[in-house]
Amino acid sequence: MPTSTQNSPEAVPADAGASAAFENTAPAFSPLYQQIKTLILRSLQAGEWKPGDMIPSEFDLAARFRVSQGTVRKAIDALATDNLLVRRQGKGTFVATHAEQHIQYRFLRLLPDTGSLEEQGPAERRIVECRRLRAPAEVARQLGLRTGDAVLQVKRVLAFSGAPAILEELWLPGGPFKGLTIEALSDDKGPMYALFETQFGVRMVRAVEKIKAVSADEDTAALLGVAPGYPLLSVERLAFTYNDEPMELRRGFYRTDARHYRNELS
Amino acid sequence: MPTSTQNSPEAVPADAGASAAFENTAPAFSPLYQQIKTLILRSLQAGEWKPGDMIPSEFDLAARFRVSQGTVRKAIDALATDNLLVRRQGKGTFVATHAEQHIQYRFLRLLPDTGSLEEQGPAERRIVECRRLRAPAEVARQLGLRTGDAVLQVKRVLAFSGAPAILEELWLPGGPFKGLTIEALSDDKGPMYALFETQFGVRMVRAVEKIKAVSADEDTAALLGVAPGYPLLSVERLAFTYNDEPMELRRGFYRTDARHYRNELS
DNA sequence: CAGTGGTCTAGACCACGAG
DNA sequence: TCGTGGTCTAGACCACTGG
Repeated sequence: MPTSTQNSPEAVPADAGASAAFENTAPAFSPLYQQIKTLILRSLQAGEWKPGDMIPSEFDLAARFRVSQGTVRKAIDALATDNLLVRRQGKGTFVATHAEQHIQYRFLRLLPDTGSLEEQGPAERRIVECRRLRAPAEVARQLGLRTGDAVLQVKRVLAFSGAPAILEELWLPGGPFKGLTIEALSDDKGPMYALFETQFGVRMVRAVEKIKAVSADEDTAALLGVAPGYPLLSVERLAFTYNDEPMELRRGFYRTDARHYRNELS
Repeated sequence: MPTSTQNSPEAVPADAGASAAFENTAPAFSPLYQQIKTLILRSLQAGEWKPGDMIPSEFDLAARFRVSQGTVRKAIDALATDNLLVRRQGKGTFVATHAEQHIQYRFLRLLPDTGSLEEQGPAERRIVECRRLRAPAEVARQLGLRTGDAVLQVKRVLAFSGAPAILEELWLPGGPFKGLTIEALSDDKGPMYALFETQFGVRMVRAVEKIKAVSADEDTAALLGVAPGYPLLSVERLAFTYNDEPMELRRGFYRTDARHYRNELS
């Protein structure tokens, strides 16, 4: 039945026997592997497998979805290029995670002008502020909330070898991040996104950044150790979980005297 | 024989009969589809098929390389995700091109803050300068030339609806671009990379950008219609042809008052 | 050694585009 | 109607990892 030509989207049963009613009007054709991809995605969202876990083998999934191994493979391939899964030959396929993934700061594109990331050493983090407040209109709009909904605001400075490099301000929806405290943030080692995963079950999947050049205002200048008016990179990031649900709005000011934002185009 | 397990890299004959000496030491294993990908890439570099051309069908290539259609397919898939080929169902597979590709400015990430690209209208281009000179050390280094080698320098301003937005300065290696004149550049409609393709057979394949925030100096400020000291995005782009050969160094200053540099992370 | 992902094949059939 | 790319299958074998 999966062999059927009349594939209506989402017609593949996850587990049960075979009997998907034929749609006589099937304008939207969706390939099987796409449907399988969606089903796997659902399991990921539902938390059936947690970040870092190994998912069932291709053959197991093929049996479960009643399709061939090759079809499951195409679905997993797609999820792997989306960075949701990671394949490891000889071991298995794993749910991607921000933790234990040696590349710290997966979304940070700021690199030292000279020298490597390693010799730069780890970032020193200082939380400047962390409070609960009602979402301003613009923040609410971008996070898909209503104006006045509860949000968390976090402000912090990142420094390398004692030299401040980034000042950033985050807004997080109050619901999913209920219970996040300044202590948890301060005590934490490792990427913030890793903490979001382990403590709140929120996994960031992709993000969009809008970059501008701005002049430092007085407060920002003071925190970054530059003169007011100093040119800074303004990086506004909206990060999404599964299903393109916005989960974090972040506005960063980057010093770019000894560092640059690197981007690859193709 | 392509079925052989003892695949030594590059061992697949393009056309001739079968007789690849078995390497008894074969530490580097390269899958067949990778080798096919390399062979297709060579044909692209050699100009066997020009930008915009349709390449032979998957079955034809499979016959030519003595492998199955599925293997050719994987090779083409890889080249397509690298943006070197474009598949069009029902028509064929084509060599990617910067021309006739409705997205003008494939590498330009500057978008209007409000409204769409369409309502912004086409960019107005004004060549400020175009001259031949000896490469400064830094330019030579990045382009893989020797200091003092001939390079072309072009300086131009891009404006939208009469408002200047970008000032950029380009360096091109003198050899491949012999004969490029200010007239050709000024007369040209369409993306500069399209002109490079059609007139010089140089196709840009990927690029790396380094972005910083800077203050406008007097000259730059005047050309962009802002006050000196105004914060600008400095975008340094190194663009590559096939084989990761650097072919263009470009330094742009972007006004970001009504526009932003957009980047997608995943 | 067994179990996992990775490669390759051969063949069937579908969707799309153009004559 | 034909030729192209797109999907799906079934099965064989290889490469890597770990017990």
